[in-house]
Order: sequence, then structure tokens, then C-alpha cells
Amino acid sequence: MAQIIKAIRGTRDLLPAETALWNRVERTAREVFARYNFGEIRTPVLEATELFARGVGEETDIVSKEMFTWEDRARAASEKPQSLTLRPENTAGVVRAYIEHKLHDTGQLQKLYYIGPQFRRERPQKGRYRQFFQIGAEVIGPASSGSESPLRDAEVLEMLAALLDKLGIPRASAANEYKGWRLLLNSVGSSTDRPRYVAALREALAPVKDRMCPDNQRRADTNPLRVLDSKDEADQAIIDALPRIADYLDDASKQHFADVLATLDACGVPYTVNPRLVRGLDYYTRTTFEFTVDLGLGTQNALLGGGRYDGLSEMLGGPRAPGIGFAIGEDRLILTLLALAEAKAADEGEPAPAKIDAYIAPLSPAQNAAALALARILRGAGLQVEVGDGTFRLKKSFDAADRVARHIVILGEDEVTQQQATVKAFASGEQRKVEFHTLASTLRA
RNA sequence: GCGGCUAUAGUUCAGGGGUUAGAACGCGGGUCUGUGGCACCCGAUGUCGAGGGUUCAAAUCCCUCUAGCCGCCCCA
Repeated sequence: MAQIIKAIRGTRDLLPAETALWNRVERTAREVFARYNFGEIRTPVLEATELFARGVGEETDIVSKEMFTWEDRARAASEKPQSLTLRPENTAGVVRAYIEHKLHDTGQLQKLYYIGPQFRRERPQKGRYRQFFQIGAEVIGPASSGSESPLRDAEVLEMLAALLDKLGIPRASAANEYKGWRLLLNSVGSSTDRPRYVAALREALAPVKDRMCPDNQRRADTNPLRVLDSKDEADQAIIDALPRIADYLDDASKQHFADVLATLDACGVPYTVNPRLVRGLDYYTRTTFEFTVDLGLGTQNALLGGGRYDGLSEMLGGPRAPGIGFAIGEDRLILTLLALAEAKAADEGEPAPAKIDAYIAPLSPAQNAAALALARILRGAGLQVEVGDGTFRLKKSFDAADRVARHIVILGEDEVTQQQATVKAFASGEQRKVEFHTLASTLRA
């Protein structure tokens, strides 16, 4: 026998039992985003490698070692091959599209959302896949459209809180032993604040880094900001004594952050300011945030992340266009919802699976044609209908029907000639004959 | 990319050198010819993740690979 072919490492198939939940999550996200006046954007899965090198940052882990990149052959001898990359995130692509389609010329604020697969070549783990799905949104536009306003930051965060609430994920609180979602917020400063802070951090780390763990020694050189969210217990005392970003923000950034917090307070969105929160992508400025959840994710507890990127458009050759956005790890969101459902099932028992309206059981192959014709009419009326096969014994049809449907519609020789179906409702056990032309309304009940 | 654990039926798992690999649930059939769910009786489950090695003999021991999970790294 030939060797079977399997899904490649870090990718997976989602079967109908799972896609039902994925569709519910996506439908809910679309509904919530629409209320906030976001429109959907779909950008290519494939982009020029250059986009991510410039947008996300050459030195980041994502770009330096986690991208699926290859040389696409040149079409002509005179042409150079082009380096292509499977997108590792979607913000760079959205901003590229914003520039390419001159959306800035509308002068309007653009509110865009996307849902789609992203690709990173990491070692797979629970909640971490090589093809994973993100639900994200971006608010971007010329400064004159209000894109820089702290109101936008707060609106995006409030929208996320609304989405998680609507999906039924509880807020972390004393009442539920802090199981639930939690918003962590920080400001990493403007494009001038940050370099000043990083310089100060390097200076403070220089005399103490030898006493830190090897990982932190490496970070101290390559990416000092990452030292801040180190989990190494022994290094915490040193980290606590390091300079804080808040002390390096200029007045405008300080005021901006204070306004974001005040607006969140006014909207009743709970948050925790975490001065150590840093993000792994270079384009972030000012407000950065992360929603964590301690349900079903294990060590990958970041459910979503995002922040402001006031300089990204210019880095990609576009006009000045401040923006803010986020990306939800859809796979992680699903894991969280599954963990919640499991906890609920343990408390209240398994919920009954959703059933379709009817299962049509022809008694012999002679009724097969009539069965499918009847199904066509019922389906046309909007009912969910499955059709059995006349080779089944009635007993088997009952078994098959009870699994998927609320009613069994029995179709024998008599039923076809009389144009009446025998209908039995599984819940009540009640059985009667129903004229074909009133069948749809009977089954709907 | 680093370290650890794991891989047996559709599923959850037993079996840890000795004929033909097991249980439960699930699945197919029958008792029961147009009335299921219960009960009883049959039955099929399978390259024991893949490849190689040790051995008279390997699901079992060893090596390599692959995949999953846990921790790190990183991030969503």
C-alpha cells in the first residue's frame, strides 16, 4: 500500500465538529466589528519578504527565524527572482494595502478588520501552530482624521472587551478566582521616547547583566526590552531596579496614555497597567496591550495582542498615518471556549447536540426518487433535511434519524400514492400522517 | 531553535521479549419482514507512528526519523 500523506507539522484539519464553533466565533466577531463601523479587508497570504523586513523589523524573531520564505523564479532572464513570504501577521499587509490603494486620500479614518491564516515556522505546541488564524482589526488614517486620538485606543479596547463578553468569556475577578480575561496595558512611548529609553536600559544593564541568567544576558545585548518580561525568578530583583519606561515618556505621550486610561475608566473596562509589557514587533509605539486568559491555554496565555503603530506607514514608504490595531489568536480563543464548555459540561452535563428538522426514510428503493423530491421541497422551504436510503431497514432508519434529526418522515408505497407522509416527532413520540403540502409547517413546529 | 514526556482498534486505554495483540465505549449484523432507543447473541476492528538494528523470537530492548504534548525561547 502506498504511504499515506499527512498534514504537515504544525498544520491541522478542522472537521465539522470543530468548525461549528469557529463559525460561531467568526460570526460574533463580524457582528461586533460591524457595530463599531469596521469593514472587512482581505489581503493576500503571500507578500514580498521586504514588507515584513521593513514593517515588522529585520531583527525580530519573527522575521529573522520564523518566516516561510522562498525565492520565486524570475519570469524572464532579465528579471531578478523575487523573495516571497507567507505572511506571519496581517498588520503590515493591511498598511501596505492602505498605502497602495491611496486610502489616505479619502482623508477618512479607515476601520478595517480581517480574519485569516498566518504562518510562522515555530515549534508547535498547544495554542501554537505553524498555520494559525488571527482575527484582527486596524484603525488608521491621516492625523487629521483623528487616528491619533486616545479615544481610538480606548474604543478598540472597549470593543475587544465587548467581544469577549459576548463570547461568554468571563472577566477575571475575585468572584471567579481570577479565572477569565485580563487586559494588560502599557505605553512604550513615541518613536523618539523609545530609543532614549532603550539607551538608558542598556546603560543600566551593563554593570548587572553578568549576574543574570544566560537568556537575559543575550537579551541585554540584542533586545533589552525583552529583559523586562523575563520569567526568571532569580533575576526579578535586578529587573525591578531597572529604569521604567514611564519615566522616559515625553509630555505628549504621557498625556496620551493618561487619556486612554481615563476613557477606559469611563467605559467600565477593567485593566492593569504593566510597565514591563513589551511587544515583539518593532512597529509598536505608545499604547501596547495584551489580553491574557488562564483557561485552557497552558503556557501560551496571551489571547490577543496589539498596540499603536504611528510610524509604520512611513516605514513602508507611505504618508504619515498613525494607527492602532490588534490580533486575536483565533486558535487560542477556540481553546479557551472549549475549556469553558468543558467546565460547564462538568457542572451541568453535556448539552444536547443541535439537530436538523427532519430525516426522510424511504421504505424501499422504489421510494428513493419520491424521497429526494420531497426533500427538495422541504429544503426549498428553508428546512434542514437529510434523506435516507430505501435499502435501509426501518429500524436502521430510525436509528440514523434519531441521531441527526428531530423528526422522522416515513415514506412507503401508501404514503406516496396518498401524498401523505408518516411523521414521528422524537421528543414527544407522537406519530401522525401529514399531507405533503402542509409538511413544511408541521416540521417547523 | 533547545530540553523532557508520549505514540497499540474510530475513541479512551491495558499488555514492558515467547504461538493467532486485548477491554470498554463506539461501529456492523441478528433475535425483531412498516416503528428505533432497552436487553441478549454474533461479527469486524489494527502495517502496535515510520524505518533500521539486537535476538532463535520484538508491540515489548536499542538507534534514527516523524508527529503530538509539557517546559524554555518567542508570540497570537
